[in-house]
Amino acid sequence: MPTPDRTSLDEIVAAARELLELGDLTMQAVAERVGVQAPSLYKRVRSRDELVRMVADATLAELGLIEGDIYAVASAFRAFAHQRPAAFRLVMGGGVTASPHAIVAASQPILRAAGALAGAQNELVAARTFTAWANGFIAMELNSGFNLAGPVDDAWQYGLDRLVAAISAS
Amino acid sequence: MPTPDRTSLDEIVAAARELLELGDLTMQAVAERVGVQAPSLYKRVRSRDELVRMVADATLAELGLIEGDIYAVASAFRAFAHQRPAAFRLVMGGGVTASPHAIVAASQPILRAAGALAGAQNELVAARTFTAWANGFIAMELNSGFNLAGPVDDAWQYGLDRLVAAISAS
DNA sequence: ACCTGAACACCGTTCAAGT
DNA sequence: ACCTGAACACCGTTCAAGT
Repeated sequence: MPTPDRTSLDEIVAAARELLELGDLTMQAVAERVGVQAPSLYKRVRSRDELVRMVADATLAELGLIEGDIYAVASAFRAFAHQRPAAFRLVMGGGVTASPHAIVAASQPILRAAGALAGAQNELVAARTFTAWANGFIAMELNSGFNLAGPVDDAWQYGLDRLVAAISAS
Repeated sequence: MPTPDRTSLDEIVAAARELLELGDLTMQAVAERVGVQAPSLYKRVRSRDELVRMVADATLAELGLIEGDIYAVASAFRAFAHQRPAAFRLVMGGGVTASPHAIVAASQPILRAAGALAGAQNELVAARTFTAWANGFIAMELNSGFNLAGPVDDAWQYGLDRLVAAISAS
Protein backbone atom coordinates (compact mmCIF):
# COMPACT_ATOMS: atom_id res chain seq x y z
CA MET A 1 0.00 0.00 0.00
CA PRO A 2 1.83 3.07 -1.20
CA THR A 3 2.00 6.14 1.00
CA PRO A 4 1.45 9.43 -0.83
CA ASP A 5 4.56 11.48 -1.64
CA ARG A 6 5.15 14.08 1.00
CA THR A 7 7.92 15.93 -0.84
CA SER A 8 9.88 15.96 -4.10
CA LEU A 9 13.47 16.22 -5.31
CA ASP A 10 12.89 19.79 -6.48
CA GLU A 11 11.60 20.79 -3.10
CA ILE A 12 14.58 19.15 -1.42
CA VAL A 13 17.09 20.93 -3.64
CA ALA A 14 15.32 24.26 -3.12
CA ALA A 15 15.43 23.78 0.64
CA ALA A 16 19.10 22.84 0.43
CA ARG A 17 19.90 26.00 -1.52
CA GLU A 18 18.29 28.18 1.12
CA LEU A 19 19.95 26.34 3.97
CA LEU A 20 23.34 26.58 2.27
CA GLU A 21 23.16 30.37 2.53
CA LEU A 22 22.15 30.08 6.18
CA GLY A 23 25.20 27.93 6.88
CA ASP A 24 23.04 25.03 8.01
CA LEU A 25 22.91 22.56 5.15
CA THR A 26 22.33 19.41 7.20
CA MET A 27 20.10 16.52 6.26
CA GLN A 28 18.10 17.10 9.41
CA ALA A 29 17.46 20.75 8.54
CA VAL A 30 16.51 19.88 4.95
CA ALA A 31 14.14 17.19 6.18
CA GLU A 32 12.48 19.58 8.60
CA ARG A 33 11.99 22.18 5.85
CA VAL A 34 10.29 19.78 3.50
CA GLY A 35 8.22 18.20 6.26
CA VAL A 36 9.71 14.75 6.44
CA GLN A 37 12.09 12.75 8.63
CA ALA A 38 15.77 12.76 7.69
CA PRO A 39 15.98 9.11 6.61
CA SER A 40 13.24 9.70 4.04
CA LEU A 41 15.51 12.01 2.07
CA TYR A 42 17.52 8.98 1.04
CA LYS A 43 14.60 7.87 -1.14
CA ARG A 44 15.38 10.77 -3.52
CA VAL A 45 19.05 11.51 -2.89
CA ARG A 46 21.93 9.09 -2.66
CA SER A 47 23.88 11.07 -0.08
CA ARG A 48 24.46 14.55 1.27
CA ASP A 49 27.36 14.93 -1.15
CA GLU A 50 25.07 14.25 -4.08
CA LEU A 51 22.62 16.84 -2.78
CA VAL A 52 25.41 19.40 -2.55
CA ARG A 53 26.38 18.62 -6.14
CA MET A 54 22.78 19.21 -7.20
CA VAL A 55 22.86 22.57 -5.49
CA ALA A 56 26.04 23.41 -7.39
CA ASP A 57 24.43 22.37 -10.68
CA ALA A 58 21.34 24.46 -10.01
CA THR A 59 23.54 27.45 -9.22
CA LEU A 60 25.53 27.06 -12.44
CA ALA A 61 22.33 26.74 -14.45
CA GLU A 62 21.20 30.07 -13.08
CA LEU A 63 24.52 31.70 -13.99
CA GLY A 64 24.09 30.39 -17.52
CA LEU A 65 21.01 32.59 -17.98
CA ILE A 66 22.95 35.84 -17.73
CA GLU A 67 22.97 37.93 -20.91
CA GLY A 68 24.74 40.96 -22.31
CA ASP A 69 28.18 42.34 -23.11
CA ILE A 70 31.15 41.83 -20.86
CA TYR A 71 30.26 44.70 -18.56
CA ALA A 72 26.75 43.38 -18.08
CA VAL A 73 27.97 39.85 -17.51
CA ALA A 74 30.60 41.02 -15.05
CA SER A 75 28.22 43.02 -12.92
CA ALA A 76 25.46 40.38 -13.00
CA PHE A 77 28.03 37.82 -11.93
CA ARG A 78 29.22 39.97 -9.08
CA ALA A 79 25.68 40.81 -7.99
CA PHE A 80 24.82 37.14 -7.88
CA ALA A 81 27.84 36.43 -5.69
CA HIS A 82 26.82 39.16 -3.28
CA GLN A 83 23.29 37.85 -3.03
CA ARG A 84 24.28 34.21 -2.65
CA PRO A 85 27.82 34.14 -1.30
CA ALA A 86 27.70 30.55 -0.12
CA ALA A 87 26.48 29.29 -3.49
CA PHE A 88 29.15 31.30 -5.24
CA ARG A 89 31.86 29.86 -3.01
CA LEU A 90 30.47 26.40 -3.60
CA VAL A 91 30.69 26.51 -7.39
CA MET A 92 33.85 28.56 -7.33
CA GLY A 93 36.26 27.24 -4.77
CA GLY A 94 34.37 24.56 -3.01
CA GLY A 95 36.12 21.42 -4.14
CA VAL A 96 32.78 20.25 -5.52
CA THR A 97 32.80 18.82 -9.02
CA ALA A 98 29.63 19.95 -10.74
CA SER A 99 28.27 18.05 -13.72
CA PRO A 100 29.96 18.79 -17.06
CA HIS A 101 26.67 19.86 -18.56
CA ALA A 102 26.08 22.46 -15.84
CA ILE A 103 29.62 23.78 -16.26
CA VAL A 104 29.20 24.20 -20.00
CA ALA A 105 25.86 25.95 -19.53
CA ALA A 106 27.34 28.39 -17.03
CA SER A 107 30.19 29.23 -19.39
CA GLN A 108 28.07 30.40 -22.31
CA PRO A 109 27.48 34.03 -21.32
CA ILE A 110 31.16 34.65 -20.71
CA LEU A 111 32.24 32.87 -23.87
CA ARG A 112 29.88 34.98 -25.92
CA ALA A 113 30.94 38.25 -24.33
CA ALA A 114 34.64 37.42 -24.50
CA GLY A 115 34.37 36.27 -28.10
CA ALA A 116 32.82 39.58 -29.08
CA LEU A 117 35.86 41.36 -27.69
CA ALA A 118 38.73 39.07 -28.52
CA GLY A 119 37.60 37.52 -31.79
CA ALA A 120 36.62 33.94 -32.39
CA GLN A 121 40.07 32.42 -32.31
CA ASN A 122 40.87 33.92 -28.91
CA GLU A 123 37.41 33.44 -27.47
CA LEU A 124 38.27 30.55 -25.19
CA VAL A 125 41.47 31.88 -23.75
CA ALA A 126 40.00 35.36 -23.31
CA ALA A 127 36.96 33.94 -21.54
CA ARG A 128 39.21 32.02 -19.19
CA THR A 129 41.29 35.05 -18.36
CA PHE A 130 38.24 37.14 -17.69
CA THR A 131 36.50 34.45 -15.64
CA ALA A 132 39.62 33.84 -13.58
CA TRP A 133 39.93 37.52 -12.76
CA ALA A 134 36.25 38.00 -11.94
CA ASN A 135 36.03 34.85 -9.82
CA GLY A 136 39.24 35.67 -8.02
CA PHE A 137 38.25 39.25 -7.36
CA ILE A 138 34.86 38.30 -5.97
CA ALA A 139 36.31 35.50 -3.85
CA MET A 140 38.78 37.92 -2.28
CA GLU A 141 36.03 40.42 -1.75
CA LEU A 142 33.70 37.91 -0.06
CA ASN A 143 36.54 36.74 2.12
CA SER A 144 37.44 40.31 2.89
CA GLY A 145 40.65 38.48 2.15
CA PHE A 146 43.83 40.10 0.99
CA ASN A 147 42.21 42.98 2.72
CA LEU A 148 44.36 45.77 1.38
CA ALA A 149 42.83 49.11 2.22
CA GLY A 150 41.08 51.18 -0.43
CA PRO A 151 37.74 51.36 -2.17
CA VAL A 152 36.71 47.99 -3.57
CA ASP A 153 34.48 49.31 -6.33
CA ASP A 154 37.33 51.35 -7.79
CA ALA A 155 39.55 48.28 -7.84
CA TRP A 156 36.81 46.33 -9.62
CA GLN A 157 36.43 49.04 -12.24
CA TYR A 158 40.17 49.42 -12.73
CA GLY A 159 40.61 45.68 -13.15
CA LEU A 160 37.65 45.35 -15.47
CA ASP A 161 38.83 48.17 -17.74
CA ARG A 162 42.35 46.78 -17.85
CA LEU A 163 41.09 43.29 -18.58
CA VAL A 164 38.88 44.48 -21.39
CA ALA A 165 41.74 46.42 -22.93
CA ALA A 166 44.13 43.50 -22.55
CA ILE A 167 41.74 41.02 -24.09
CA SER A 168 40.37 43.09 -26.94
CA ALA A 169 41.59 42.21 -30.40
CA SER A 170 44.26 44.69 -31.45
CA MET B 1 51.81 17.43 40.52
CA PRO B 2 52.28 18.55 36.92
CA THR B 3 52.38 16.00 34.15
CA PRO B 4 55.10 16.57 31.56
CA ASP B 5 53.98 18.11 28.25
CA ARG B 6 53.35 15.45 25.68
CA THR B 7 52.93 17.79 22.72
CA SER B 8 53.02 21.48 21.74
CA LEU B 9 51.00 24.00 19.78
CA ASP B 10 53.52 23.94 16.94
CA GLU B 11 53.27 20.20 16.67
CA ILE B 12 49.49 20.39 16.65
CA VAL B 13 49.41 22.98 13.89
CA ALA B 14 51.92 20.99 11.83
CA ALA B 15 49.80 17.86 12.19
CA ALA B 16 46.70 19.82 11.24
CA ARG B 17 48.37 21.13 8.09
CA GLU B 18 49.25 17.63 6.97
CA LEU B 19 45.82 16.27 7.75
CA LEU B 20 44.16 19.14 5.91
CA GLU B 21 45.78 17.96 2.68
CA LEU B 22 44.65 14.40 3.42
CA GLY B 23 41.08 15.61 3.81
CA ASP B 24 40.94 14.37 7.39
CA LEU B 25 41.37 17.38 9.61
CA THR B 26 39.50 16.10 12.65
CA MET B 27 40.41 16.66 16.25
CA GLN B 28 40.67 12.91 16.71
CA ALA B 29 43.13 12.55 13.86
CA VAL B 30 45.23 15.46 15.08
CA ALA B 31 45.30 14.01 18.60
CA GLU B 32 46.39 10.64 17.29
CA ARG B 33 49.21 12.24 15.25
CA VAL B 34 50.63 14.12 18.19
CA GLY B 35 50.21 11.20 20.58
CA VAL B 36 47.51 12.48 22.87
CA GLN B 37 43.79 12.06 23.45
CA ALA B 38 41.42 14.44 21.67
CA PRO B 39 40.26 16.33 24.77
CA SER B 40 43.85 17.27 25.57
CA LEU B 41 44.04 19.41 22.44
CA TYR B 42 41.74 21.90 24.13
CA LYS B 43 44.54 22.82 26.52
CA ARG B 44 46.34 24.53 23.60
CA VAL B 45 43.55 25.38 21.17
CA ARG B 46 40.21 26.97 21.90
CA SER B 47 38.31 25.09 19.20
CA ARG B 48 38.68 23.33 15.88
CA ASP B 49 37.81 26.59 14.14
CA GLU B 50 40.69 28.33 15.85
CA LEU B 51 43.02 25.56 14.78
CA VAL B 52 41.87 25.94 11.19
CA ARG B 53 42.54 29.65 11.39
CA MET B 54 46.06 28.93 12.64
CA VAL B 55 46.59 26.67 9.64
CA ALA B 56 45.45 29.50 7.38
CA ASP B 57 47.82 31.93 9.07
CA ALA B 58 50.75 29.54 8.73
CA THR B 59 49.96 29.09 5.06
CA LEU B 60 49.84 32.83 4.44
CA ALA B 61 53.13 33.31 6.29
CA GLU B 62 54.73 30.84 3.91
CA LEU B 63 53.33 32.66 0.88
CA GLY B 64 54.82 35.88 2.22
CA LEU B 65 58.33 34.45 1.80
CA ILE B 66 58.10 34.29 -1.98
CA GLU B 67 60.53 36.57 -3.81
CA GLY B 68 61.15 37.83 -7.32
CA ASP B 69 59.50 39.66 -10.19
CA ILE B 70 55.92 39.10 -11.20
CA TYR B 71 56.69 36.02 -13.27
CA ALA B 72 58.58 34.41 -10.41
CA VAL B 73 55.88 35.28 -7.91
CA ALA B 74 53.17 33.98 -10.21
CA SER B 75 54.80 30.62 -10.80
CA ALA B 76 55.81 30.15 -7.17
CA PHE B 77 52.26 30.91 -6.19
CA ARG B 78 50.87 28.41 -8.65
CA ALA B 79 53.40 25.76 -7.66
CA PHE B 80 52.43 26.16 -4.02
CA ALA B 81 48.77 25.70 -4.88
CA HIS B 82 49.53 22.52 -6.77
CA GLN B 83 51.55 21.10 -3.91
CA ARG B 84 49.07 22.06 -1.22
CA PRO B 85 45.69 22.39 -2.88
CA ALA B 86 43.68 22.16 0.31
CA ALA B 87 45.71 24.87 2.02
CA PHE B 88 45.36 27.07 -1.03
CA ARG B 89 41.61 26.62 -1.08
CA LEU B 90 41.48 27.36 2.63
CA VAL B 91 43.20 30.74 2.42
CA MET B 92 41.64 31.55 -0.91
CA GLY B 93 37.99 30.63 -0.93
CA GLY B 94 37.43 28.93 2.32
CA GLY B 95 35.30 31.39 4.23
CA VAL B 96 38.03 31.46 6.88
CA THR B 97 39.13 34.86 8.12
CA ALA B 98 42.85 34.76 8.67
CA SER B 99 44.53 37.23 11.00
CA PRO B 100 45.18 40.70 9.52
CA HIS B 101 48.88 40.35 10.20
CA ALA B 102 49.11 37.12 8.19
CA ILE B 103 47.17 38.68 5.33
CA VAL B 104 49.47 41.67 5.17
CA ALA B 105 52.54 39.44 5.25
CA ALA B 106 51.25 37.31 2.40
CA SER B 107 50.57 40.37 0.27
CA GLN B 108 54.11 41.76 0.31
CA PRO B 109 55.63 39.79 -2.59
CA ILE B 110 52.78 40.68 -4.93
CA LEU B 111 52.74 44.31 -3.89
CA ARG B 112 56.43 44.60 -4.59
CA ALA B 113 56.23 42.88 -7.95
CA ALA B 114 53.14 44.80 -9.03
CA GLY B 115 54.62 48.09 -7.90
CA ALA B 116 57.70 47.52 -10.02
CA LEU B 117 55.45 47.15 -13.06
CA ALA B 118 52.69 49.65 -12.46
CA GLY B 119 54.48 52.38 -10.58
CA ALA B 120 54.02 53.37 -6.96
CA GLN B 121 50.67 55.13 -7.31
CA ASN B 122 49.05 52.15 -9.02
CA GLU B 123 50.79 49.51 -6.91
CA LEU B 124 47.79 48.59 -4.81
CA VAL B 125 45.24 48.38 -7.53
CA ALA B 126 47.60 46.52 -9.85
CA ALA B 127 48.45 44.01 -7.13
CA ARG B 128 44.78 43.40 -6.54
CA THR B 129 44.08 42.84 -10.20
CA PHE B 130 46.97 40.45 -10.55
CA THR B 131 46.15 38.55 -7.36
CA ALA B 132 42.52 38.22 -8.36
CA TRP B 133 43.44 36.77 -11.72
CA ALA B 134 46.04 34.36 -10.34
CA ASN B 135 43.84 33.17 -7.48
CA GLY B 136 40.87 32.75 -9.76
CA PHE B 137 42.83 30.92 -12.41
CA ILE B 138 44.32 28.49 -9.92
CA ALA B 139 41.02 27.91 -8.19
CA MET B 140 39.39 27.02 -11.50
CA GLU B 141 42.30 24.79 -12.35
CA LEU B 142 42.18 22.93 -9.03
CA ASN B 143 38.46 22.50 -9.38
CA SER B 144 38.92 21.36 -12.93
CA GLY B 145 36.04 23.82 -12.92
CA PHE B 146 34.87 25.80 -15.88
CA ASN B 147 36.49 22.91 -17.61
CA LEU B 148 36.64 24.30 -21.10
CA ALA B 149 38.84 22.15 -23.27
CA GLY B 150 42.35 23.24 -24.21
CA PRO B 151 45.83 23.32 -22.73
CA VAL B 152 45.87 24.89 -19.29
CA ASP B 153 49.48 26.04 -19.36
CA ASP B 154 48.88 28.05 -22.53
CA ALA B 155 45.91 29.76 -20.94
CA TRP B 156 48.04 30.60 -17.90
CA GLN B 157 50.75 32.10 -20.06
CA TYR B 158 48.29 34.01 -22.21
CA GLY B 159 46.58 35.46 -19.17
CA LEU B 160 49.83 36.31 -17.44
CA ASP B 161 51.23 38.14 -20.47
CA ARG B 162 48.00 40.05 -20.97
CA LEU B 163 47.84 40.97 -17.31
CA VAL B 164 51.40 42.22 -17.28
CA ALA B 165 50.77 44.33 -20.36
CA ALA B 166 47.54 45.70 -18.95
CA ILE B 167 49.07 46.61 -15.63
CA SER B 168 52.39 48.03 -16.77
CA ALA B 169 52.77 51.80 -16.59
CA SER B 170 52.26 53.25 -20.05
C1' DA C 1 49.43 21.86 34.93
C1' DC C 2 48.50 18.56 31.75
C1' DC C 3 46.21 14.31 30.71
C1' DT C 4 42.46 10.87 30.52
C1' DG C 5 37.84 8.28 30.18
C1' DA C 6 33.21 9.04 30.23
C1' DA C 7 29.61 11.55 28.64
C1' DC C 8 26.68 14.80 25.65
C1' DA C 9 24.74 16.80 21.59
C1' DC C 10 24.90 16.49 16.85
C1' DC C 11 25.39 14.53 12.25
C1' DG C 12 25.14 11.19 8.15
C1' DT C 13 23.37 6.88 7.14
C1' DT C 14 21.14 2.11 7.41
C1' DC C 15 17.40 -0.82 8.18
C1' DA C 16 13.49 -3.28 9.77
C1' DA C 17 8.84 -2.39 10.39
C1' DG C 18 4.75 0.15 9.34
C1' DT C 19 1.01 1.89 5.88
C1' DA D 1 6.38 2.82 -2.69
C1' DC D 2 7.23 5.97 0.63
C1' DC D 3 7.66 6.90 5.46
C1' DT D 4 9.14 6.27 10.31
C1' DG D 5 11.72 5.25 14.82
C1' DA D 6 15.56 3.04 16.41
C1' DA D 7 20.15 2.32 15.97
C1' DC D 8 25.21 2.91 14.58
C1' DA D 9 29.53 5.17 13.76
C1' DC D 10 31.59 9.45 13.95
C1' DC D 11 32.62 14.14 15.42
C1' DG D 12 33.41 18.42 18.47
C1' DT D 13 33.42 19.57 23.12
C1' DT D 14 32.93 19.48 28.37
C1' DC D 15 34.17 17.93 32.75
C1' DA D 16 35.34 15.45 36.80
C1' DA D 17 38.97 12.70 38.27
C1' DG D 18 43.68 11.27 38.04
C1' DT D 19 48.96 12.29 38.31
